This record gives sequence, structure tokens and C-alpha cells, in this order.
Amino acid sequence: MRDGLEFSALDTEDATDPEKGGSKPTLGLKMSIVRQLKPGETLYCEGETATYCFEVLNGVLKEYQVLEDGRREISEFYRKDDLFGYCAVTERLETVEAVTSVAVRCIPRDAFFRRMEQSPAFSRSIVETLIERLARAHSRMLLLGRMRAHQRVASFLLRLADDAGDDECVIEMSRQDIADHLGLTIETVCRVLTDFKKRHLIDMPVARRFTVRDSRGLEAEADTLSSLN
Amino acid sequence: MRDGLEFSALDTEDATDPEKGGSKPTLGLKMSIVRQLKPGETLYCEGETATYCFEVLNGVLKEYQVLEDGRREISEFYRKDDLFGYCAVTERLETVEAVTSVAVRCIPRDAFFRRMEQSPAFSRSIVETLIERLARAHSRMLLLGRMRAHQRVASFLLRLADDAGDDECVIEMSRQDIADHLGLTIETVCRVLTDFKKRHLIDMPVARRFTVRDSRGLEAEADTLSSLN
DNA sequence: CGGCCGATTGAGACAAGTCAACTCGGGTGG
DNA sequence: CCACCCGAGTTGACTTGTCTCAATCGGCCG
Repeated sequence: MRDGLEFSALDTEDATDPEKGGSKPTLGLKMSIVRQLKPGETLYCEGETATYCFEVLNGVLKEYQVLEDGRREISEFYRKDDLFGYCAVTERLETVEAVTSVAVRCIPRDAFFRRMEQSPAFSRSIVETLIERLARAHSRMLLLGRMRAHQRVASFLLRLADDAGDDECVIEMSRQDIADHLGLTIETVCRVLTDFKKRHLIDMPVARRFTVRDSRGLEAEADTLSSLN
Repeated sequence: MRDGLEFSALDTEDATDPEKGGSKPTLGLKMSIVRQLKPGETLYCEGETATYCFEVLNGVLKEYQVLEDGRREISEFYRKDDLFGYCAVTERLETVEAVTSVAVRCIPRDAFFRRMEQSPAFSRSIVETLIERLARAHSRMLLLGRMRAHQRVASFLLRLADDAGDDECVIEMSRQDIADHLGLTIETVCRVLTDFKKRHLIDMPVARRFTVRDSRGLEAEADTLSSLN
């Protein structure tokens, strides 16, 4: 099966008139299609042939790899305006699945790469996206390879709050997703969170929502500075 | 200090005649310079301004990030023909240091990016390199986040052997480097290695050289299949 | 040949994992 | 509208893999 061939709900956009131009000036790609996904639905799976690239219109998706025994590692969460799925030569190496309800624009890969040939500015912006993503990958390696549980969770919360641009913040993903993103178990994530609550670094009235209460303290927790305690 | 400004030993190549063209047809970049490094010498450090990109002519380098308390994570080892150092917008996020004696070609970043503007083929090849490196980063995240010590070491040995294209293989880096690459400690790396020796998966007459003896067994060790034991 | 640094081995400590019980909150059906 | 149910989340007791600290080994260079 090839990705993007089975749309539960689709809605073509500017697919008819090649001269019309994309509705998104930054991409300006023709022939794009919008696909809607419900939470838990997968967009594509490891092993499939890559035929589309995607742009998140709204919602959150997760990209992951699985080990034979079921252990899972979520490499990225994608949010509004993130571009993904072009990072495959032919075959998908990871699976991408909706975390929340999601709308993604599907762009045929060949159109995408043709655009890259034609526009140096476009390919430069792609290179920059890739470079930034690689930098993030490196800091995640540091996190996974060298940080303690409480550092990992603190970094994660800070990133969530930062992305939200607000101290009050919704946690869209499950504890299992967080654990799989941080290389921990559900139980450890919970324990660290309740520890942070008890120490008034965060408020968390319900499981899927939190507020940063002591951002300085949380940052100290995320840095290794906390090892001075 | 900006990288590449203090050359202990340098040897300009085609820096005089812009029409001469690079000696390396795949790059064809003018104004490049070759720099020699001794083991342990650093090419550039985190925080410096990025002014050059590099191509490995021979030898092995390591790229790493450090945590405040000194814990270190080696994100990549670079070998002959690897291109690196362009993955920074302005400021270096990692440090790169010679593992063995090394020769690298230094390419001014602006020349590099100008070349990208001019040649779609060149920028496509850069995009492909980046994509491949990102894929490697993802599989390393899986390793760091979800694999056991013996799986990590087995994967590492298999990669070494694969890169060498030979079952007999030199280990250029120290145990500390390996540990920092795998998110383990020196001691754990040693223990796993002696365990592999005892079980005749590998031979390792001296610390810096090994032979794969039972590649199937080693692969089983690298996969999570070994959790069936 | 001796010294030194990297590598190896051992013993004990500790962070995180496992397994299992329990709670909570949201959704559904009566 | 309420009560129940179910799955996600939390907490606890115990296990274990890896780390830490410390001692010893061994190859390489002067």
C-alpha cells in the first residue's frame, strides 16, 4: 500500500487549475489535497512507498519507530505549519499517526522535488528546515543518552509551554506517548510529574493540562544544574 | 574565535586561481584549504561562529555536545568523504574533534551556499545527505531511548564492521568515545564486550581491534529478538 | 625496564523498570 | 440526569540493569 491513497475524507484544493497557484504562498504547490484524520488514525506506515509530503494545517501528529518487541520511540511531534514526510528516499522508515484530530495538506513528492529544482529559494528553505530538524535531533540524542528522568520530563514540559507560548498548556498526547518520546515508562513519567506538583514547579489539576508555576525551578530541573543538589 | 582561522598546518589548494576548479569534481568548490589535525585536536567548538564547511579527506572525527556536568554525547563520527559543518545557521551547536590524525578540506560557507543557489543538482545532493543523516539520527534515537546496553554495543560493532567492509576491523575511538556515543559508561561497554568475547560472537585480541566471528548471533543481539532469551 | 594511561574486573548503590492494585474522570446507557 | 463502566493515569512494592567507585591489568612509549 502506498501512502495517501486511502482518504477517509478528502477535499481537493486547487487541483484543477495548475495556473492558480497554491493557497499557501510559502509553498505555492499545485495539486495539493487536504486530508482529515481522527485521533489514532495513521497517515503512513513504516515500509510503505513514499508518494506524498505533508504540511500540518491543524492538530498534532506523532512520528515513531517500533522495535520488534513493541518498544516504541516517538522521534517527533508535528504541529501546525510543520512540513514532514519528504525525508525518505523511497520507503518510509517511520510511521506517522494523528494524536488529535488533524488536517494535513498532501503534496505529491515529485511536485515537491520539481519545485526544489526550479526554485533555489525553496530548496534553501528546505535545507534550513532540515538543518534545524537535525539540530533538534542532536539535542534529543543528548536528552535520551545522557539525561535523567526528571531532566527529560522538565525539558519536555518547557518545550510544550514554549510551543504554546503560554504558561497554561494543554497536553495533547497520552502518558504513553510522552514516555515513548522521552525513552521512559509511563510510571516514571507519572512519578516525576507528581514530584514536580508536590514541589510546586507546576500545577496540574487534571492529567491533560498543566501550568508552569516556577519556570526558573523547572529550568534548573531541565539543566544538569540540578545535579548540584 | 572563529573556526578555521588558526591552522596549525595548512596547505592551500587552488586558492590562487579561481578558474582552476576544485580538485574534487563532486564538489568543485574553489578557494578550499586543507587542514591537518592531530588526534584530540578540535576543529571547532560549540558557540563559535560558523565560517567553513568541511569534507573529510582521511581520518575520523567526532561531533559532540556536552552537558554542564561534563556528560557528553557524541552524535556522529565522520569518515572519509563525509561532508559536515554546514548544519549551522550561524553559531556552532556542537564541537568537532579529531579522533585519529585527520585531513579535512575547508570550504568557506558562503561559497558553499552560493554553489547551492547556482546548482540544483548540488543542492539536491545536499538535501539527500541531510535526509540520510536525519534518518540515521532517528535510528540513533531508537537506540538511545529504547535499547539495552548489549543491543547498543552490538549495533555499534556491526556498523563498524559494515563501514570497514570487512569482518576484521580497527576501533579508532576510545572506550570513552564509544560510551559517549551509545549513552553508556566505559565500564558497561567493557563488560558487554567481554561478554561477547566469552560467547564467541567476536574476537578481540587487543582492545582496539576486533573480528566478527558470529555475525548472525551479533545481529540477533542487536535486534530485540535477543529479548526472547 | 619502568611508568603511565587506557582498559578491564569487581562489589555495592541507585535510578528506572516491572508488576499489580487502585483511583479518577469522561462517556454511555438506562 | 444519574450511575456505572472503562480506560487512562497514579501510586506502591519489589526487581534489575546500569552506574559508581575502587582496584587491578596490560600495552605502549620513552
